[in-house]
Amino acid sequence: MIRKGGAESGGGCPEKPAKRASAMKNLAVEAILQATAEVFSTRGENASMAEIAEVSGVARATLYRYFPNRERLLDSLMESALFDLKNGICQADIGSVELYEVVARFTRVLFNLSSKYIYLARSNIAKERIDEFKLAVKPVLERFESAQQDGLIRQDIPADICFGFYLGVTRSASRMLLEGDELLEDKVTQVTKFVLGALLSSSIV
Amino acid sequence: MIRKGGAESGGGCPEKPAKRASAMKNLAVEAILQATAEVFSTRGENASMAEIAEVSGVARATLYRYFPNRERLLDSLMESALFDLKNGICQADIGSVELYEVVARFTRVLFNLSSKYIYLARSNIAKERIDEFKLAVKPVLERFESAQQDGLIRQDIPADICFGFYLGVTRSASRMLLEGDELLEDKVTQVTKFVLGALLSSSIV
Amino acid sequence: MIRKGGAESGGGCPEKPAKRASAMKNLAVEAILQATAEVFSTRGENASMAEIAEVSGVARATLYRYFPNRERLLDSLMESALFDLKNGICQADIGSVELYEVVARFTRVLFNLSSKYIYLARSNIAKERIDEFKLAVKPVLERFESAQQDGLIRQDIPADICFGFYLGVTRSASRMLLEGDELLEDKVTQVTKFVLGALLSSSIV
Amino acid sequence: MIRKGGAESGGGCPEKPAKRASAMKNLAVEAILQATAEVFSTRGENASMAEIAEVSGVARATLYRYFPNRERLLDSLMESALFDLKNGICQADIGSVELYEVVARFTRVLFNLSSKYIYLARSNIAKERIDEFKLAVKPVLERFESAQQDGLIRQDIPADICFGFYLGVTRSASRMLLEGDELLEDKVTQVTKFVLGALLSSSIV
DNA sequence: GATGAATGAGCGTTCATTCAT
DNA sequence: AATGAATGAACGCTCATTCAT
Repeated sequence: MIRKGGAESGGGCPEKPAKRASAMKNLAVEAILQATAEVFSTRGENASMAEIAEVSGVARATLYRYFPNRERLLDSLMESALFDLKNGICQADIGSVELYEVVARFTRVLFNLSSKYIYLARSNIAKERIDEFKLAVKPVLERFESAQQDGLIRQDIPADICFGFYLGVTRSASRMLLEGDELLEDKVTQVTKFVLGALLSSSIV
Repeated sequence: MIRKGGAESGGGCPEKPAKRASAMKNLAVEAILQATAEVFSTRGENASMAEIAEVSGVARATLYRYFPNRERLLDSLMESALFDLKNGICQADIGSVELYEVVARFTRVLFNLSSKYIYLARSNIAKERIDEFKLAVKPVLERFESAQQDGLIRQDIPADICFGFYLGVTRSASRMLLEGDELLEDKVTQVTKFVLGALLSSSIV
Repeated sequence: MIRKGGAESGGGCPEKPAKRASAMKNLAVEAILQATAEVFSTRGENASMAEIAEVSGVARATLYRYFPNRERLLDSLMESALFDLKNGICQADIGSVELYEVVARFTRVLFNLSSKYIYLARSNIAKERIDEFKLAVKPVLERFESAQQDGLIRQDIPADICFGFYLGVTRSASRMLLEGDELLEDKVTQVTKFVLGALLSSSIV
Repeated sequence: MIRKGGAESGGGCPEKPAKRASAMKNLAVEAILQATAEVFSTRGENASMAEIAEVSGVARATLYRYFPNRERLLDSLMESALFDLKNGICQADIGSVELYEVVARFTRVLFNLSSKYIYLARSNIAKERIDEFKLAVKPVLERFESAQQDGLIRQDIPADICFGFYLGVTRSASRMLLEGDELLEDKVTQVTKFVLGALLSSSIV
């Protein structure tokens, strides 16, 4: 494992600048998206535009200057979450660290998405976006798969199922973080240990 | 282990008759609740009363003969889910089997709630109901705690956190069941193995 | 001119019963349409649904029980006006009376449409409906054309142009009727004399 | 008929300079009004300020530098139309030509108002402006009345009614001009012949 | 008891209008 | 002087809820 890119952290994340250009086009947009994610994570996805506007600190009509309609706002939020996710994974340099660190870093990425992750995890991702999600987490899933092929982790549960279970764990953990006042890193450790334990377990159990 | 309770089926589940009285007041009620759970699991929690009525096979106005308003319908669904959960746990005889079986049985109970469990797991449980939920799953959590105290499972993660993570796994698994065509028992096995692996893992990892 | 159908007056109006079935499906519908026509004739076509509802004597939401949206309400009004027009023309037995009577009767039909006619005349008829309108008034236009071919009326202005001018006269007259308190029959006579004068005038003028 | 006024072009039109002062205050104003008239004639009177601004070639906010609000813009358009009308009638020297020419010239004036006339004819003229309109067309109406008194035209229909009918004809004709590609002068001739025919017709018809 | 019809309240959206630059 | 950004008010429409049969 002689990769060094990790140091510059994401030197090989080509999609970053391009995407950022559109994502950071406007600070207000990002602020609204963040507010939306927070409202959704607390009041559920059927929160009204009025609530979003209020938390965003703008008038209801102003929302529509930035997003032509509710659907597009939601989709933009999803897009933003996916972008952050993709970017986070890329910067995490998943490919060049051992499995424990893979899980730790990916978990950290998800937690840093904060309420955006809750939205991502809770909402029924649109058909078009679901592939985008799968593509984004592919580096992690691939590590699961190769580890399984190499006999490093259990083989009695398909890697993608394990990954799905793992996501379930992160979801629960993310909720705990949002609701409680635990430290993010502590929760990362807990999740990582839990999941690694599950993965490393021999199938004898 | 000479338990006999199985015959009387939950003879030691004192809360059952009382609850049943209110929950089974009407067969139509149960049918509507089941329909509601199914609609919610597919179309999301903001499905309209019209959709619920249609799937229930009654007129929209008839819904209101059984549930004075939407909120009460949702609460009744939650109540029903909690009742089924409590009942299922009681019948599962969690207290008298080994840990692997505890997880397997509890997982099976959750899966058998089917769409009701998705609703239970997805919705932000109301403050009053949250204690009821905790009470219902207490037998399982207690097994986790005692196993931890006995040094049978890992001790580096609090038992309640482990239980929370476990619930996250079941949630993901439940979604897989609803969306795919896998066998329930296979999924039970996968979840159980995964979670047991996580629990049994020594903290050396 | 040996037609006899005139006596039974509209015995040969086959589209009547069929259309009526759908048009009279509901009395409320007809009442709403009438109210809509009246509101439009006074407050203009951009009157709000609230105004229409108020004049109709129903709640705003009730409008939507009968018409799924504003566009369909307007189209239904147009449809109703065209139906009444077609029916009126049919019953007027335009084909079997002399030209003076043709104009008189058609004018009367238009006036009896009252505010519906104002809507018909003022609104930009949708592309699909415009052919329907032309088809409805075809019997009258044909009388103009045949009269022109027979040399009974002036030939220096195309018949369809004359007919268009005639409609302009009726439109002005209809407004006068709605705004003033003149007798309908007096206005019919005025319009008929005016138009007949225009049509019969030799091109020497 | 040794008219001379033509040269000084409306020398006897006293209200012109005064009005011009306010109406020509700004060239942009006139451009916006013309654009407004065109938008209204095609998209209907409920065209949005955005559409008007776009066709006018200015930003939406700029409209408000010239017209404090929509109502005043509409009123200014009406004022402008009435001014053009008054001016056109004055220049047409209605008082000193024979009736045929009166109708021809007035018709021409209306057609030259083009889309402004459509707005004038279609909109429900405000109470205050209606008298102004009547005053503007008074020269023409007076010619109708005197011709009637002199027995030159039919007497069985009041002159003002005839004039109203005549306006209806011009309205239809104006629409034809806007929608088709006929020559303005041909349409003037058609209208004039039609109306003169109607007016000259003996009441024997 | 069950239902079609009616409605009040509220949502998403638009648009005329204002503000700050 | 001109404009992009912001917003209040209102509109079209939906939906939970009630009423009358």
